[in-house]
Amino acid sequence: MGTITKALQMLDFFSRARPEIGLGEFVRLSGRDKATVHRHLVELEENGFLEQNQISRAYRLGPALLRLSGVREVTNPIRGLVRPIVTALAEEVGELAHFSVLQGSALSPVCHADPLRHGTQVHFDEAEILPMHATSSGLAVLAFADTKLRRRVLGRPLRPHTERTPVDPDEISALLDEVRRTGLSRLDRTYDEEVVSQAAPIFGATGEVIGALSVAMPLVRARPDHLRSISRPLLDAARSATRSLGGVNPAFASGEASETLPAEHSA
Amino acid sequence: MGTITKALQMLDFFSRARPEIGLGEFVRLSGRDKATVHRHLVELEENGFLEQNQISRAYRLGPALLRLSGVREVTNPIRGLVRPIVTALAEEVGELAHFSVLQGSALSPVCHADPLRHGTQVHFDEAEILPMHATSSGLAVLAFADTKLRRRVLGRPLRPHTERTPVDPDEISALLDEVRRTGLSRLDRTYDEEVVSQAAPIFGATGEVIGALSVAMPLVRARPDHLRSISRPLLDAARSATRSLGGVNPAFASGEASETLPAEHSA
DNA sequence: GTTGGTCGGTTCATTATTTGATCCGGTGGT
DNA sequence: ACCACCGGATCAAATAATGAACCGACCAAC
Repeated sequence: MGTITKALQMLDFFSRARPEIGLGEFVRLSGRDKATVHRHLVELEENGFLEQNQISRAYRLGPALLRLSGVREVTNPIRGLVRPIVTALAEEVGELAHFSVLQGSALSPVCHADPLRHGTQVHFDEAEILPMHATSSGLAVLAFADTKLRRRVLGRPLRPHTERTPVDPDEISALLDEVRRTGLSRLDRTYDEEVVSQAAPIFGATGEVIGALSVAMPLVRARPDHLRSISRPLLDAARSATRSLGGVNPAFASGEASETLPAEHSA
Repeated sequence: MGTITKALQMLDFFSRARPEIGLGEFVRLSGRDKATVHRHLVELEENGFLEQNQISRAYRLGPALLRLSGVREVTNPIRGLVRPIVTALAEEVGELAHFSVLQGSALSPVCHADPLRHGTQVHFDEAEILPMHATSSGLAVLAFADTKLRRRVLGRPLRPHTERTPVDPDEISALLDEVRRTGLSRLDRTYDEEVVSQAAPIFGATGEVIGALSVAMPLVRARPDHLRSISRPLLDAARSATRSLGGVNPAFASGEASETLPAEHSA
């Protein structure tokens, strides 16, 4: 692993629950030597990717991220375009919705919205990178990804996040066939013990899959009719998102298969 | 210079005007070897800081920046708090306003607003890192920074951006005294040939300076009375921003000096 | 169709940088 | 006074970065 990657991985330890991290904690989290970690942190800080709390000496994410994300949004405004769609979807179905984009062999959250209409909510942390095989968004993307990516993801041993996480490549391939047939992926407690979710793929300008739109809810609310009532708004929102981003749905979605909603198969 | 810094600097070549950059252009811009640059780009891409246009093979800023800036805004919502103040200030004075924060020995833009009320506008690119010595924001920060930072900035040879850019440390020190007296910095064509600007410092929780709020306008509109009419709203907005961010103005601003607006001294 | 320029990307021996055990001095809590 | 932890510095050993040369693909001109 290159030095650059090691340094950049330091940034992934931050989350809503962990907004500031000290040197010692970085060492514990990364398992690397203190001197190494310290040098990496200093270099990240010199470039504005981290900044130090002057009193506690702990590090937090730096201003360069704001600057660069601003540039990206100006030239390629994914978040700005998708956020209203995500918010509207969340309002319509009354559950947490989120949009994530493909990043390497995983998914990177872009935005989410929770209407907070119930006593229990799904915990969603935008800092967390989502695995492909254990999330409905991941399967929605994987189903329409090119074979190279699919092989790359399924070729490695897959980590079970819960007892129900699919880790057998053949089992996943079967799920992917289903997703391709219906245009929608549904998973039940495969990433979080208490969460059921469904997702639909989003496509780019050349018909390649670039991410997924997803709705997640606590297990206690996952009654079949409630799940079914969400599929149609989710698919509509996904098509709208693809259109907003200047993308085109590939052949499958031109009318036929996507009209047939999936039958229940677990939950 | 460490490998990490070299790689991260690749990201700084992006701007509104240059949203996608190919390998060859990176080589030209950075002056480094092609193989080296390519490896750095690949590693940045693997971590989501860049992504590649699948057809042109050019690189653009990646999704990880959205994810991380989102985390920063949730835990430390500078942009969200300051944006309304910047927008309101720009509306009130009818000119471009922007807020930038201290990053190392320079300033990193956080947000800007332009009411677009005139035929000519100041060009402002959020991707550009602003130098301390040539911008009104920079002098506003420098005037209230600790001596270590001041020495670091003034100790190096300073690049003249225009004929009028102050590059002599003694000359700058005199300007800083003026800024401390008035709580406001004013500069005339020191960064851009056609732009006049003024700025006020913003402070953090321990009274340390963290950034500056600034208003800039084209030279043709920089009449003394127009400039004067902007100073009061700018100072008010700056105080409001410091308060919103949970900061405290250090001694100077408690009433006396800041009430006296600066006399014209050039323009 | 051949040529010459450009593009992104790869190779591999040489070299320079990163690495980590260890030490240091300061600070805050007990 | 003590301990634990912090950020920071040192230096030989190990590892990773480097860059000249190379490759195939593409494009436009002749």
